[in-house]
Amino acid sequence: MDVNERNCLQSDDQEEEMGMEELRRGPWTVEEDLTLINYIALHGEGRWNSLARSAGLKRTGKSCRLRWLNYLRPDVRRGNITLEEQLLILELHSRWGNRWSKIAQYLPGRTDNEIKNYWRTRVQKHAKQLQCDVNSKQFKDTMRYLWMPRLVERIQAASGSAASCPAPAASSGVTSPGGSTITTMTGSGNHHFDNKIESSSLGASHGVILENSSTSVSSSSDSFGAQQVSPISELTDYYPIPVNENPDPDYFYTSQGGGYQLDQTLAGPCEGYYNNYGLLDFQPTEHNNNYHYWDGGDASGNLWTVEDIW
DNA sequence: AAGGACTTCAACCGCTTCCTC
DNA sequence: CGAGGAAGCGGTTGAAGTCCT
Repeated sequence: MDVNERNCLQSDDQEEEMGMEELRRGPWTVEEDLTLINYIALHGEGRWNSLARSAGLKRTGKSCRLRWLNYLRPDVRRGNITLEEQLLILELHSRWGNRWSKIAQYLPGRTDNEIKNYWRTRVQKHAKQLQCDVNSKQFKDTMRYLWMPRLVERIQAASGSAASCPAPAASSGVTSPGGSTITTMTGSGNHHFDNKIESSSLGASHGVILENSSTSVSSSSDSFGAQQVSPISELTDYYPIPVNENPDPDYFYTSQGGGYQLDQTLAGPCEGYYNNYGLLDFQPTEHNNNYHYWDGGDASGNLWTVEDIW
């Protein structure tokens, strides 16, 4: 079907159902975009069905809403997904699965549709290459113990190479006792992140408990740049929004004995842009680190070669 | 240069949830 | 409290662009 055909009217029954004579489908024209933008500028968004009618658009309310949210909104961010965003997507998806809109809340300017497309076109493709299901433990472990640390490394490398540039105060990393944390700046446009991820939640949310940093740092983890988990008191300092003010009921943390275990400790979605992004601590340890699982195996080499695609 | 294969992403569809009366 | 409409969400499709042979 060509574009013209695709732009043709909906089927008779649909028209009847909608009670409209003609409804356009397919790609939006510049004129339609302008009509929608101007109408929303004057009247605001919402009530999409009546909006579509009032604006004289021969589109469904759904279509108008989608066009506005995914494309026309002024704060929609376009362009490549940055390394930091990739890392965040992987982390959030490991936590929430295909909750695209929820994930999108943590990536300012990105739409759920964009993230969903990214996941399907990039991540699922890699799962296919590895001949494993995207929901399989193998693939999740690969993500968690190979790709995500690799992304962190690359982010570090990128920020290191940019170290000659004066860093804004907001970008200063947080150093936990006896170790460093990874704090990176996004280099993308004017958008900055101030979103921190505490890595122990990675394990906690998936039944893989990473050891407390005080016991876990080993020389074997050099390749990942062993990072220490920050004490909770410091972690909460990172978050622009206090945990107990987070509107999302999914967020909570638990204390266990002398240590701690964060389970859902992401800063809530901010209404503006984050000032700074990045804190992922990966702590390979001798007995719970799946890094060793891959180490030296045939799969390891293959998987490492996959890194370039990120 | 041509055309087939592959990739990307805007848009649609159907289902679910929320809101209003 | 239930019905109906609106809005939101996730899955899927297919056109357009790019890559490869």
